[in-house]
Amino acid sequence: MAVTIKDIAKKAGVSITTVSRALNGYPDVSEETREKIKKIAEELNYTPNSIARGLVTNKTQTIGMIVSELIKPGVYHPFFLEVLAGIKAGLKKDRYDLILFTVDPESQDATSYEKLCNDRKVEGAIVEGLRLSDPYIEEIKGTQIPTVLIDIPILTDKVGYVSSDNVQAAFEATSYLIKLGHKNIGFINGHKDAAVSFERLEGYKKALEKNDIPYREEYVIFADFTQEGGYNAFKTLIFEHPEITAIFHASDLMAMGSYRAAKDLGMRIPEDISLVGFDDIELASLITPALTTIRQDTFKMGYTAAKHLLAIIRGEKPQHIVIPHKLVVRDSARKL
Amino acid sequence: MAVTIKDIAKKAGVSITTVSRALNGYPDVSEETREKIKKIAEELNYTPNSIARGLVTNKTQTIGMIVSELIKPGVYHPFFLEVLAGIKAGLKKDRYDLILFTVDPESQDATSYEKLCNDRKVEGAIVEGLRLSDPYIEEIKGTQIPTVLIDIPILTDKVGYVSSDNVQAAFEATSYLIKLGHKNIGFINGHKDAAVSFERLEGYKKALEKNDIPYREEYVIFADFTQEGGYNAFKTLIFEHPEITAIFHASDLMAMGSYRAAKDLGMRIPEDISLVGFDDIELASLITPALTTIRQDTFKMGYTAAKHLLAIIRGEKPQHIVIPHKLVVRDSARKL
DNA sequence: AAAGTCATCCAAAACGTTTCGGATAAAATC
DNA sequence: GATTTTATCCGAAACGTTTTGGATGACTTT
Repeated sequence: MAVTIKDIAKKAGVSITTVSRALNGYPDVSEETREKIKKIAEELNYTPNSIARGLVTNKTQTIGMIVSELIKPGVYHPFFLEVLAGIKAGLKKDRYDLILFTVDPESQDATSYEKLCNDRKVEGAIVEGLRLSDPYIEEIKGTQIPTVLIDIPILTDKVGYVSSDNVQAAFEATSYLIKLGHKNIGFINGHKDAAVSFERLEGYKKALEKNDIPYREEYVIFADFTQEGGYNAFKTLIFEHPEITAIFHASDLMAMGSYRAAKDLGMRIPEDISLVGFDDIELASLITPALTTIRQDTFKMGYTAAKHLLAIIRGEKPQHIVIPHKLVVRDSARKL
Repeated sequence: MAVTIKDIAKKAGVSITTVSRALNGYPDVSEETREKIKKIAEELNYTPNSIARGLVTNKTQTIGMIVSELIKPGVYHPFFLEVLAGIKAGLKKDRYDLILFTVDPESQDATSYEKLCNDRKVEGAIVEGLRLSDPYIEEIKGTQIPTVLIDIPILTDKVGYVSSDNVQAAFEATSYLIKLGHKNIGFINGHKDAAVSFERLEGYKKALEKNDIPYREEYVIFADFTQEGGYNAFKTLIFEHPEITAIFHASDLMAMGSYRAAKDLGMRIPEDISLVGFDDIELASLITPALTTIRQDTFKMGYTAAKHLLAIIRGEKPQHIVIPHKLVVRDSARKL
């Protein structure tokens, strides 16, 4: 059907070896024949069969992206899209393609991480959105497949990761509230199945400590990153600790829940309660009052993850790469 | 390196033919040897080399997803993620994998649609987010590659499409405003490079007509689906036609722009102006007042697109498949 | 003139499967 | 007992590349 190297060889009156070498830029073919071959290939509208090539070279020019629970009612990956765009951009120059795997932990037909990658012969994988309890995590710790994780700290001789400096970011957010005069600061955290939750908690604690504010465990609620979770956590926090004047959230989505809860309770933001989020999703700037939050450069996270993965594939040493964040001050927190 | 069919053959003392046929469920191998082979394959942790298989069968079990301008500052695909999740779900049973292509129209290295697909040997493709002026559109009209488009009406013997009934949806949204007593209804439409814009305009006109309200061209502004576009369009509309009491938007994002513009102008929603959107993005229910809008079942669109594509690959006839929508009434439009 | 160098080319093997067209022996049929 | 059928197996070709290890002849060097 499709035109092959053989057709070109016949038409050009040379061997298929020569065609292959001509097209791939090897030096041992004269400019004259190279030009001829190229011209014929062009005419015949030849495209190399990547499958055949892959079979012999054992390279596929594909990397896998593995993401868990792409969408789940109520939960969604606020910045999956940007990370994805970043990855695509990072892969572009090296002409790698991306094959997308979604895994859901509850699924029966759960294939192992290695099997998933080997089946499709991806040369490496980028992993995002796995819970710490996911069985893949353990597997990845021992894998020989080049892997880059996003927001999951694992570092071996084949796997690296990129993330924001969550400790520092949470530290800054909390410090900001403290600087505004708040002393009773709640923290609506993510679930305990995410590494970032612990890091952000650490940053929160650090900020309190540095300002001689005692850490109170009751002020911290582990929600689940969702809006609904934020909604409930807010109410609990406010009912049980009405002295709280500010709340830091481990995600903007949860902050949105707090907005709703505050409205239900007749509380005004920021007059009655100051809120700070984390992520800077699109929503954050659109809602009223606009949400003060930590912006993560998610495009860059994806881009960097891709670049780093290619480096690992080339044999470089995996690292932990930190992507800069930024506190974006808007209108949801006020001076006390 | 990896264990092959040959290793199994040797260990089982049979030919590679028999191993292949045993593993693939052919009838001409005794249950006894089949079991033995299966056991050995299991022991050796054999995974078939999909590349080698692909080379001989000329099937890759992959379909491509082609999306343009995945993210662009300010523009984003509000429901790309859900469509994607739907596609993944639709592909799951048939064990097809998804390879993601992003194209940007301005790019120099623009390969043709056919080349893109052929390079990777995808068996079919789902296309989303192309502008009508994109050169791919013309190419797709003539392609022999099984293709399903989302929201782009092209129907040939190899390409079908899925979409909402945009005419009807716009008709319903506009009729709803009319029923509330509005007569001077503006329409902030998308750009002219999208088929849905014309369909929604048609629905808008139909509703006016049916209710004997004259169509006024000045009431319609073609924005670009973005928030910024909505913001500007709202101001223009309100300045030039202060008699307008309601505005229908071709996207929620543009409605968000109107929210902002209204706020800037000191207008209250819905007291001073009634707004209706289109899409029902997450934001719509979170914002205050919650936005009345048309919900598209985007997950289902993706799911249906995938299923239909598989059908086309199997040889079935391409169709136009309509996905049901729904008017979601919230708080952004009031009775006059 | 012999030996070495260089530029240019090619035959054949290899990658790991699937599949076509038998081969073999046992069982069934006449 | 000869023939046909059936169940079970296998050798070899094929898919479209890349790559190895030369081969060939012309040109240089001694």
